[in-house]
Amino acid sequence: MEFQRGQTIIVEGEPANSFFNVTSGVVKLLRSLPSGRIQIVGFRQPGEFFGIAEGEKYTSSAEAITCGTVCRFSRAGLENELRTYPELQTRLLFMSFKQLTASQEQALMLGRMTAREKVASFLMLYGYRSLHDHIKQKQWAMLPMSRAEIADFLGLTIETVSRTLTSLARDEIIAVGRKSHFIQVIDPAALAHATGSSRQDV
Amino acid sequence: MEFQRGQTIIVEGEPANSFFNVTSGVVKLLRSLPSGRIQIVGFRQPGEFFGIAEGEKYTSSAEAITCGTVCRFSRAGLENELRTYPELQTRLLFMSFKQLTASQEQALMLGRMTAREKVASFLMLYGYRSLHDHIKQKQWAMLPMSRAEIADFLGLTIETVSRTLTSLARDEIIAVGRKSHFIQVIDPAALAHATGSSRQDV
DNA sequence: CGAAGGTTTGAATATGCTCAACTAATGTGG
DNA sequence: CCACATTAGTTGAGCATATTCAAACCTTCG
Repeated sequence: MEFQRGQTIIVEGEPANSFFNVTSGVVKLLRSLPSGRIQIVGFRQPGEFFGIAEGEKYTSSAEAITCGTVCRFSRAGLENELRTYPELQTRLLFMSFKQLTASQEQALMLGRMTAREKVASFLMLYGYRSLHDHIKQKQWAMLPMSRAEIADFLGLTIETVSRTLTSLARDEIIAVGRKSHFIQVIDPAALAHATGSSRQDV
Repeated sequence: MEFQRGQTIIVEGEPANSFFNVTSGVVKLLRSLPSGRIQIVGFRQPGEFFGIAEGEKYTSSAEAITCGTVCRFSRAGLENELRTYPELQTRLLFMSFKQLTASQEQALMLGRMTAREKVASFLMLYGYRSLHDHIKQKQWAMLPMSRAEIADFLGLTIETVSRTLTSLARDEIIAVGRKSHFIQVIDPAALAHATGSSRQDV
């Protein structure tokens, strides 16, 4: 199943009939409030799954950040697969643990980090290797997500993300390309320090 | 394995040799920053597990909120159990999905809710049924966690949690007992409305 | 009773948000 | 290919929410 940038794949609250595995591209998972506020609760890259909930309804929506493809399983089909290939279940469990850890890491960021620490942490996660694999530049990393998506992931506003990136660039820790999706990490140690999570500081 | 209130069960960063299942009591999972800031990334009640990570080290610490007991499995022992009882793995996968959903719910709270919405959401989750099962009062719910723990779960300060509870009480949505761990929901509809997550408002 | 821990309340402050203007990049039709 | 519209991103000023620091309060426990 192919999708285009911005395309909605699943909608929060609808019957959870399918389960997806990303084969190419990047997908964002998000939850929203009636007032229109959005929180991105995770990104899914090739090899990662989404769309399974413990209940009968999806607990988050999924939208494509880049164009790409996903593999779609029906719920029943998946259960069948699991019965025939028990190692698949082990693999799924392992990936689920990984996603849980990532989600807890995000909770730490959201709850206890300053804007600068959040943005620095985000860049440590996504600012090095290009998620977009068909673009290969040595020094410059291509962030597939927009400023709005970074903001919705970090629990900030677009303006604060923009200001913080500018500030990190002014401090020569990173450089921002003319096309704003391109970012270069100039001083990795300083970036790690700016996250507030590295051990050797304080 | 028994534990007392406040007792540390596992420590973030140490080798992940064991896996735990809560049999009684309540446990908090937390991550911390070098600067001393704490974020609680989940609570674990009877029947729920913790302590498994995708890597070799624990990614969060665990501390007892109440006295209680946990069942401890060695990593190898668990792998054995899984091989002999495949349904156990299915059950574990299911619970893992549930924890992931809860963590994503928390991300929404942390990233996009106001202090009042956070506290109201917290009370919707934990303010009705007493987690402490040996205390049974009809109207009053007993919150096992302190103001500090609520604050560390919601990404707020103790003062803000306290002020917000006082405010909700002033609005006659809840009542706070003289023993501050006791809370009564007076107006459930108003509480739901105060979360900002209910559909019929806006 | 006095000490200790947890909680509440108050006043001033700071961090990030809102609103608004401006700039840069992208796309469209003539 | 250029003028113009459109969208995404940046920058600025003032403001609001939650924090910090400080003091008071209340329960519990020795």
